[in-house]
Amino acid sequence: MRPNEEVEALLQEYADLIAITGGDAFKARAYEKAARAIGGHPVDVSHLNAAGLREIPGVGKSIAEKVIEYFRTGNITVVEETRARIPAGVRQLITIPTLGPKKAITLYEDLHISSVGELADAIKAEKLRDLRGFGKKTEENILHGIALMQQAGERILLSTAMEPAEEIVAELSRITDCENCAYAGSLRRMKETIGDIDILVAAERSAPFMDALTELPRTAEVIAHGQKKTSIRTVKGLQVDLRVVRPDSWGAALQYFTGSKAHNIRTRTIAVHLGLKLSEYGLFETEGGKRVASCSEGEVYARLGLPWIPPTLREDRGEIEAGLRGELPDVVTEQDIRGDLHTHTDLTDGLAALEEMVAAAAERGYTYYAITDHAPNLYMQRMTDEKILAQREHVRSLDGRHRRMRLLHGTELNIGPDGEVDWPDKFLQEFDICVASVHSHFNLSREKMTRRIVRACENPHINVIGHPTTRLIGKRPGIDADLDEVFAACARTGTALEINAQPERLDLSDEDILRARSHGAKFAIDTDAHSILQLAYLRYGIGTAQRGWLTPEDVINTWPLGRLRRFLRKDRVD
DNA sequence: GCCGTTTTCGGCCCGACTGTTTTCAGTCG
Repeated sequence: MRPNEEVEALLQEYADLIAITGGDAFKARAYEKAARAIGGHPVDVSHLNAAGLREIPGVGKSIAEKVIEYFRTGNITVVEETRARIPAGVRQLITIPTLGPKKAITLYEDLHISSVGELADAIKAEKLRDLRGFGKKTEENILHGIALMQQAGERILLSTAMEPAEEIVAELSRITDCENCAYAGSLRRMKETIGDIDILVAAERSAPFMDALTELPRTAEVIAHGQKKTSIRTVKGLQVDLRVVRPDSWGAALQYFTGSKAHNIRTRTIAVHLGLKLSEYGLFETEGGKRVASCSEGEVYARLGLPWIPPTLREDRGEIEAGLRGELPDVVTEQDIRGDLHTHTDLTDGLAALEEMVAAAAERGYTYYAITDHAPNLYMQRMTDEKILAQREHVRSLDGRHRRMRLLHGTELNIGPDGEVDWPDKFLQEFDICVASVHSHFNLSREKMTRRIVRACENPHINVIGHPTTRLIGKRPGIDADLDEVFAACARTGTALEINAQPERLDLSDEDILRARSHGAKFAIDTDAHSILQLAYLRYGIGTAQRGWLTPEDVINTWPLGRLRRFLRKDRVD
């Protein structure tokens, strides 16, 4: 974990604890704000002194001192003291949707509940009914929230697994005689949630790698330590399985451990029909056991009569058949993306200033970049006509500063319950691009919700439907709408569907993308970045798009600017 | 706790929705 993220987690924890203990709400918010700012700060805060820290917005004397204390001693005294008063399980309670700090402290003080499990038991024993502020509906909501969390199960977000996985791969790759090292499993397939991390090494001797894994600083517990497989649990509770194979088995092993299980069943069945046997050690002739392929994945697939299949497609969703016919899609890659079409600045809830975001975008080599801050109806962002017009002037003045990159000025509109948006047509037509998203009224009837989004599509100024289902993975299900009708409306009206790359959204999801694509809809893979670092979330959007079988042709922000601009005009004749 | 200044205090993102309550507290975006 980056030092910045360690501090972010610690300050956020302290903010939660302040809220739970009934401390000053503004103080809690100050810590939250500082946590976010430090987490999104591009400079490593462990290298900063007090003056440097205080240049970060939201960080003052007190928080700067705490950060310094953390890097000097490994912890922050006041946080430790507060932890001693409030068990970690109580803080866990506020991760349940609809349950906040006030209810959590009531549960702890009145019923001594300090874990999600105890809470579920107490509800079943009807112990909550007597508490002030709790009722039948509260019980139902909490149980529903717990169920949602458990549905995501022990699985964690893709991004949460990616970081330790890449670090471990880098660490093991440094060991002498490491011929190859990669993560496999659902992580390599870029599934939206990950159960555990599978790491594969190709080397003649396994012991140095097995030992290295058990000795990593992030290793908290060794679950198994053997010749072929070692499993550990990280300090964050994440299980990592390491397998070391001989270099000549690399391809077969990587194929095997990447999965999915359903995909592997298909490849093994094909092997059987060819008189072959496929295992993690190689592809062998059934008669006599001669090895016919194993060094690379490509070799293994080729011997099965298949092209190499991108890991993101390996779900047995037709990739085998397509491969056999030679019709695998040429899936979109990060290099195909010419620009980000949904990003924020500190004019609303972003962390970085316009110039900083633009410079970071140019650094990524984009040829265009859209700034789309929130519109007025998201009241807490306090957008006004004056502010957005001033921003437009600023954007225009910056356009051209980075030679190869053009700037688009846009906004993220709010789709109201009837499909209306923040500004009238006359105002909207002056934007280069309008993203429109649902941010409220999540519980309309299916009919109303469908009509609402279809109406937004029919708005001649709305170009992209942002995070179309508004789901939050493990926290909130998507809205109830007839998605087929929505997707058809998008295709009909020339409105793109967003693939929002925020790791907790990944919205549309891979399966929704497959459905939308069959309607002929187009897509925009956007980061919705609220900081410079979040521009790098693009990779998760790309992975999801690949899992939805998208090619560059399907994705409007792979197109050259001229073609993109024609798309953004819809069929208007202003 | 931070910040800005109408510069050392007083405001801080504001409003809607929900469920419990009987006038409002808690949660969320």
